[in-house]
Amino acid sequence: MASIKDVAAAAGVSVATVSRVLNDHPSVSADARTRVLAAVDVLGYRPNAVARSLRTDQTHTLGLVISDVLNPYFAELARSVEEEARALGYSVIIGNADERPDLQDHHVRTLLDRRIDGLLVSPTDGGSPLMLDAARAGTPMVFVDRWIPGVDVPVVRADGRAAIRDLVAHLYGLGHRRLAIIAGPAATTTGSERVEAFRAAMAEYGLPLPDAYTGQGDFQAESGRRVTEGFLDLPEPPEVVFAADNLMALGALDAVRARGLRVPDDLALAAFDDIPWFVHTDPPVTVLAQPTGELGRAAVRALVDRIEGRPPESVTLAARLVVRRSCGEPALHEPSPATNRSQP
Amino acid sequence: MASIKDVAAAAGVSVATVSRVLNDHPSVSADARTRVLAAVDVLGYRPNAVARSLRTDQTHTLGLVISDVLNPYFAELARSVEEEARALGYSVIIGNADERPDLQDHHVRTLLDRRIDGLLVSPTDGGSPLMLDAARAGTPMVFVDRWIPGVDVPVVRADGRAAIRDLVAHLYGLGHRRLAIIAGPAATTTGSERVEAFRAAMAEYGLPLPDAYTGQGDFQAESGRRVTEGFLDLPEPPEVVFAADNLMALGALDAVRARGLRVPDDLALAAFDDIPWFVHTDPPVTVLAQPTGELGRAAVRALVDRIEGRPPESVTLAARLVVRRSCGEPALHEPSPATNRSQP
DNA sequence: GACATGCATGGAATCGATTACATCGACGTG
DNA sequence: CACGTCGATGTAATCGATTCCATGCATGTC
Repeated sequence: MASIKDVAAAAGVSVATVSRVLNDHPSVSADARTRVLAAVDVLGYRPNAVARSLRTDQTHTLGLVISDVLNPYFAELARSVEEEARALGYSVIIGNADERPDLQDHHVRTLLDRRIDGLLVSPTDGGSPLMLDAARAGTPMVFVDRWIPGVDVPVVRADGRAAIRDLVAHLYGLGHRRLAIIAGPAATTTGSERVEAFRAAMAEYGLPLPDAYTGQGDFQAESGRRVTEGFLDLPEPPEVVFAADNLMALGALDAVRARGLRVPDDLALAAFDDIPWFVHTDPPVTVLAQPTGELGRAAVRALVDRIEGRPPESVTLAARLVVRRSCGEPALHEPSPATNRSQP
Repeated sequence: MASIKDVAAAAGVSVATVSRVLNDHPSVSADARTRVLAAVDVLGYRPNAVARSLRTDQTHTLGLVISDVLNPYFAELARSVEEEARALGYSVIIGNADERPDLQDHHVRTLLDRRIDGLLVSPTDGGSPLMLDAARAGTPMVFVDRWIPGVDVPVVRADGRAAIRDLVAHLYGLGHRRLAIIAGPAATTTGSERVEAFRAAMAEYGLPLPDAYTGQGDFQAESGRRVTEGFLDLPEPPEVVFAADNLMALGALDAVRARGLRVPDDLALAAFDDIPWFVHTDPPVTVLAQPTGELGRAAVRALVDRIEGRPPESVTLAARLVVRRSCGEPALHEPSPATNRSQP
């Protein structure tokens, strides 16, 4: 592969001049510029990003460590992140943690070794020493979706509290009183927060959330299945299950179907995260939708601000309730922006 | 960030010795090794992968350019690729082309600039000059899922012909005679091959595939919707629609639902690619499932063989028919490995 | 005891870029 | 006409690693 030396030789100039042409340095004669560009063209020369990065100490690359690519929510997040980063002149390297702290660490380490300019993380756990050290050492970092409390890193996320209150109001309005939740890992903020918000909203209606009705999942479909089976085995099963992410909702759907039961007649279902498939499930699933694309874009902007020396901003956007048919009330048709909040 | 020089100074040795310790070179005294490792530990030193790559001309990184991350099929492919690559000591940088040739080129260019060791591509088109040049110039490359005919690059893919024959047999057995297809872009092999195989299989049953029954899609949901609407507007609409990928099937489902019609009563549906959601759509969708994970792993193995100087092998795996309820015959329960092939 | 052998180690070149500094010629000004 | 200024260019240092080569020392052999 041709190097800058080959170009210099072909154009009859020094490597410095070639570099100047390539970086639009002003003081290069028109003649030299022409000859260099011609040589670049003839040789099919492309600058070696590795060498350039070593010298400039910038890679123009962001790392993105997500919890699970197979989760359509994170796939969409990844897509929007890459899109915005590209618009700002950065590339993105994605690390998929599969909800495993060890894999998350592996990717963080690899990304740091590559000297990425900044890191976008959706932590799968309370924070490994590695990540905390990196943050403390000054690696530009932004948390997205999930975060780690007590760490001085900007957070870009959706606040589900209001939407969860809307959901509980909706369920209460439909006559449901026994509500259960399939929670995510307690170590994740989205895992614990959603339970808390759910419990608080239920309290507003004088409803308890017994331990038997809070199942522990791990954001994967299998755990949704397992927890739902547990619910169905109870002497008095819940009337509604709220899954804290879309994959656990899928698992819940599996469990209900496997018993020959029906949603919502035997068990109603609602989920966090909206994805295109939920419109076509049997029945269509009532969800709390996050502004996923906007989340990804805002996270990239915050991170690039930080990298380029501007003060980064934490951003919190609102999730919103999208009523479909899985909780009992038939929605007339899509889209249904039903978000009527009624206090008790 | 500490460099190898800092480690050398802290350990009281030269950088050469530090490098030897780090690379398990045999001739290093136990004493020196201990001191170096201690210094590494104290300083929290991590080798700079950028510098290492520049010197060794290896990045231990593979590029993967896929057509669309939002497509669960490709998300799963990406995941299995990363998994196998990690097992073999490589990292993966994913480029998402969103089915756009210009984006594909952007990512190929960026990956080559980074001097990745090899490239895994699922081309969105007939092949840009950039990619063809790279292949000709000797960049280790392997095509996965889709490929470009006439280019000397190993291909790892699923052969859908047999499964498509099974599908047509299944449809014929259910009494369907008017079969339509939503094809992918003709520039992609998976786009054109699936149509050809479908046409050929129908011919075995003496069924024609009129132009009016071959819709042109682009592997995105919206095109599936548009084409399906066209089918439904025909004086004599088809009885079955076969979508060449899962997203177009989703679009078809949308179109049917929007008209207040039902699958399979008003229009039966089958799709290429199996994804977990298809079990829970209304109705569950009959599909041709690819061994996606195995595809990704085989592609990585072929590419790494090529990179490390072993002869790479093209691999073709079989897709298989998974019968569910979207074509009319109720499957008893999952899993249903119904693959009975009956010749006419 | 002289010399070959081999291990441990350090010095320095190298990868491919960027960039500070030096140089040189042309030009404008007093 | 002498000198300062400025634009264009080249030389060389530098980034952080790897690795060739030379050196020094200990050991073994005759």
